[in-house]
Amino acid sequence: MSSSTTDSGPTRRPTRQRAALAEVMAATSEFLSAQDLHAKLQSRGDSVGLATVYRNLQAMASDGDVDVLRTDDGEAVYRSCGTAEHHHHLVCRECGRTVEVDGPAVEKWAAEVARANGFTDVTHTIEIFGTCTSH
Amino acid sequence: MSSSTTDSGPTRRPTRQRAALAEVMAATSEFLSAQDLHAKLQSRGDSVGLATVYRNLQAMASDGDVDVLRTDDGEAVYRSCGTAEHHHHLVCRECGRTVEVDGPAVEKWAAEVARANGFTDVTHTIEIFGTCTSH
DNA sequence: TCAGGATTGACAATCATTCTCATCTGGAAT
DNA sequence: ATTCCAGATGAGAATGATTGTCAATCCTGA
Ligand SMILES: [Zn+2]
Ligand SMILES: [Zn+2]
Ligand SMILES: [Zn+2]
Ligand SMILES: [Zn+2]
Repeated sequence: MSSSTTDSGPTRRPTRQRAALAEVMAATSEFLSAQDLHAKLQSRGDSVGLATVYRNLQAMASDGDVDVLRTDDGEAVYRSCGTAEHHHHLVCRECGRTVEVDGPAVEKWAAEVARANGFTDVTHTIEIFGTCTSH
Repeated sequence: MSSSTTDSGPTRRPTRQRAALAEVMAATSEFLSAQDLHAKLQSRGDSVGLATVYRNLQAMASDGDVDVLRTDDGEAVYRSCGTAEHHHHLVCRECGRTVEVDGPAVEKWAAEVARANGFTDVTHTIEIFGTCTSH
């Protein structure tokens, strides 16, 4: 019996490509696009296919290892945050500097609004943008 | 220098195309993509170029006449809401049914979080998704 | 009425993201 | 160590939403 019923997700083998990607992401604090990360890998000497970068970012995101958000023009950007806990972001639209924030009150508010309207399976998107002190 | 509240804004001439688009939007309550709206116009007999639909939606959005948000896959969807006041949305991911909501506490929280971190020119994005009662 | 800028539309061009599929590789079994 | 094979990769094609082009057309103010 090689089947494991407790397995939470698809098998995921370690590869040099994903390791390099994870490394680059760990070394960065801003939200970057798949293309940005691909370029960063290139300049570091790690050759990784663009499709592979996309695939791994998706995998990491669905595993909760990275956070994703959409820029104003719809581009997906990724960031490996300091915590796996649910949280949100305060992002500088000039330099990309990002602060991880949380707000129990907001979480409650969102849940309550949904409940009051009979909605279930609730999720939410909350991001704050601004210009940080260095501008 | 972007638009201020006292700015008269760019001249905007009335056209049959924009009128038709506004009409269709006023008759709809869900968030729809530019392509959806273009199709809807077609089936109504109003011939409007796709590019024109995109241009007008952008104009209407920047005029604050319609709200825009991004679906999970990055597609922009538009909706003409019942109020011009700042508000957010509770959207059913099954049928698109949308409820306009507001939360003074959340607005304050966002502003405070930003201020506490020295961010200025603050804006935020808040959307709640769920499954409504009819599912 | 008339000129000139705003608007439109058909279609090309972008461009991020996904798909294809032949090839490669990690690791479990032998 | 060698074999086996499903997961993983990569090069490039394909997709699809959005934007750019530019000549023709429409408003509007003089
Ligand atoms: Zn985060
Ligand atoms: Zn939250
Ligand atoms: Zn709205
Ligand atoms: Zn708000």
